[in-house]
Amino acid sequence: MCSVSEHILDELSWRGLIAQSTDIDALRESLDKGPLTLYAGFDPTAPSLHAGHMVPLLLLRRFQKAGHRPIVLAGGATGMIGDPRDVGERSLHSADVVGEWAGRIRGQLERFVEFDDSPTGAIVENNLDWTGNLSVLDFLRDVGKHFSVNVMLGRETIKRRLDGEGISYTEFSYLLLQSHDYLQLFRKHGCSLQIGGSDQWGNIVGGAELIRRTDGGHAHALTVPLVTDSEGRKFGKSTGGGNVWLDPEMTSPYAWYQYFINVGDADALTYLRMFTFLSREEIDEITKQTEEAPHLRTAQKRLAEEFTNLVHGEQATQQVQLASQALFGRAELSELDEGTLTAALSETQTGQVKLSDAPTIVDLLVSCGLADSKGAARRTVKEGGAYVNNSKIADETWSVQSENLLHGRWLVVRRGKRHTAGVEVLR
RNA sequence: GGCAGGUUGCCCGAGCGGCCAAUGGGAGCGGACUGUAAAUCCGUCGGCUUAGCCUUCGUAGGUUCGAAUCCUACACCUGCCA
Repeated sequence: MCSVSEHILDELSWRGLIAQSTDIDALRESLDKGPLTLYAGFDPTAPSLHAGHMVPLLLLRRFQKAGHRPIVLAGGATGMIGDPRDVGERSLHSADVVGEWAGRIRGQLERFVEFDDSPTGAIVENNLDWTGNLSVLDFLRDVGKHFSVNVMLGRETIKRRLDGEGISYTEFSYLLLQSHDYLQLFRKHGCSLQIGGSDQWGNIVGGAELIRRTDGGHAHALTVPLVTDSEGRKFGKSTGGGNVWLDPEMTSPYAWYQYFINVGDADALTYLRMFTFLSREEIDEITKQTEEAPHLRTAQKRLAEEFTNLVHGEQATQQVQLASQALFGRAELSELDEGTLTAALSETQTGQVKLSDAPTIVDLLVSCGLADSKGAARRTVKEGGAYVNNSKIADETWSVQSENLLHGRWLVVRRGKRHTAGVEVLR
């Protein structure tokens, strides 16, 4: 760990975790006065959080370690409305769906902060608790009255939406709901700092402003940069195009690990600072090694290990590391003992075929999910990207023979350089 | 409620009666190079029992030998007016 004496704000600064802040000196003063209560909200827009959510979530944990009290907020109410985004109006999900997602997300949030009776023990909230029964009239009079539409229209996202396809009153109101959350938490828990992604800046400041107007209180805002890769693409899109999810059912620990071991050099060091708790000294050392011997991929390996550890635990991390070594290592697959091979393959996607069906390479690729359709599988073979047990298969009529089987039942199927899966062959 | 414009494949966007499974760009995928990196170059990019067939251009009908392209109704979006 880094030296205890380093101020949390200085740490966040070298980690590249500060995008914008209201009066930073005032915040520093407040933090120095003792435990400060802060919060970050997470809307249930899907059944799981994804890798990008980890930045603010881990930030809460960093503050907790530095002696402050975090509140994790599941957006059961705000998730019903939808934060406006540039691409256009969201489609609403039913209350049941949002409720279920909020519950799942809440469970994930709870894993990254510590709960105890101390002044820094974490708190979990769901904004549906104070928004669900709020009457429209109360809302419009007590909250709405403090917001100027003129100012709201000046916000970047709103302007873009007005220039484009427009925006519903529902989404336009989102700012008021989130601002109201901040006010509620300020009153209930004395929460005086809200953190979030830089796209949340307007919403956070809106809340601080509301607190000042209604209660004359002083509240802070702090945002973290939106995580993108070195190309400026939004972070967390897996190679398959979808998100990298925390839920192991949606993104397996193996896939999670593989995603991070594959990030570019330029991103690995940045991610190491943002997604791990490694000290500045350790990261400096890794940086040095990466510069001297980039082909060793020290940064990527460490990042994948640390981050998988954090999200999926040590045991899962060891398993996926062993699996990765077995499947990407230099060793001949036939030299792996049955236990190692079975363990390695069970971390990946797997499929089943029957030997009596005389499955072809195309069938294998489809059965384990490495190809979405037979057409895609044939294309892969034609492109020279199909492998069985590390041997390239260029003939799409190639079919499984019993002597191909490893330990009498396994085939290691690969698509391209880095997509590996197991197929179990039943006799 | 009235008038005008729009709805195309993962996204953006051409097409405006046959040569359209549909130009182009982006993303994705595969190959070469390397380091399970970046950049670059090449290829690919609806499905199938693949010289053919099937389903796609908001939804449902219609005109036509033939429609993403024309007509009608409906839905949704945008703008202006009330």
